Amino acid sequence: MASSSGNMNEEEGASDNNPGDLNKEMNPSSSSINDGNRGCTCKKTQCLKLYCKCFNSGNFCNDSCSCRNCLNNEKNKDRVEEIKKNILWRDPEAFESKIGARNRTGCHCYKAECMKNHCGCFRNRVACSLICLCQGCKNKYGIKGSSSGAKEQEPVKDSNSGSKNVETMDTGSSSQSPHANSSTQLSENSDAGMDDEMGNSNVNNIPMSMPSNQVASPDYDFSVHQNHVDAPYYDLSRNNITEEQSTNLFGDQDWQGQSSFLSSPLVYDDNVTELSSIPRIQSSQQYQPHQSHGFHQQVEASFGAMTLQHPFLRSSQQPNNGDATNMQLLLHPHLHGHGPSSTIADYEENSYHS
DNA sequence: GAGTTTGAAACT
DNA sequence: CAGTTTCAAACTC
Repeated sequence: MASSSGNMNEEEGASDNNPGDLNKEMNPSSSSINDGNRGCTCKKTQCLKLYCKCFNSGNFCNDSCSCRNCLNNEKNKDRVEEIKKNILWRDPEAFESKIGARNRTGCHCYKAECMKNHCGCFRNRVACSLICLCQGCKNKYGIKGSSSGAKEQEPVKDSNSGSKNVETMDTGSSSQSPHANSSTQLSENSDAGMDDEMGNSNVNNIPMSMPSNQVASPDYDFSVHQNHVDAPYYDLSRNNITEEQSTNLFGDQDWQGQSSFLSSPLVYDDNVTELSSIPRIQSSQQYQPHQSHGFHQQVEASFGAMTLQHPFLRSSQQPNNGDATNMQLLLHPHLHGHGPSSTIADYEENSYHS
């Protein structure tokens, strides 16, 4: 992008790049989490920090951005990648999409009552959970600490997505919405999520009747927090995951063993209105294990020993140009054991299957 | 469009 | 790691 300063080593700030000059076509959907197609408006960070919604979401800035001195563009790709790498080193989940999954750390709202878009949970239309530190939570998608989860599932009005609204993820299967279903099941078992004496996580409480093409959101720590079961399920079909893949990755064994989840970064993305814009699984990639904070620790805490016996399927949103083939799935190694990294191939070769 | 509010990211 | 500062999005007027 940045037309002007072609040299990414140029001192940032020196340039007066207009992101719009670059990447206009690069990534038509490089919008933020949910604000339609508006780009970022960064002024000080050169769009190289997570403050920048484009950068944050793994996209280059584009024509719709009104940022200044932007370096988050194709032209500075190497630099962007380097910075990303650094950020990922600090926090491997940093670029994990916040779409379709609440912020990893939950929200911390103390004024907006989780009823405004300031709230990451509200913005992403998910219930607040016990990991949220919000005060006076009134999140209409579900307040934290609520045993019944979402207060109400009133249709989300979304001017952008229309019928592609996330609500379509719902099983729709009559009264058997995943929400109600899981909620019911777990509420009947107050020990949900607690490891039993065998060290097995009590995740079998996951409703096994859930549609085969759906999988619970990984960021929902339903094994610990009952209200999390109100999380919508990911709809694998929306990610072009074949049934076969789905079976491989999320077969019954996994459901019961609780090893793998799919983290879909786009499932709640209002901007995704066409299948073609949904990334496909293309390849696997090694990923450096980490010990830092983040989801893995939650998972470890949630599923205890079981988690450690299996790889963990994650996804990583790559900068893309609208081409739906850039998605890569990462099989994260669990925190301990099984070597440094895993790939989908490893997984499919069955190394981790039961 | 300017100014304010808000909460997350970054920093100390 | 808790507290503070910085930042940009969301919001209000």
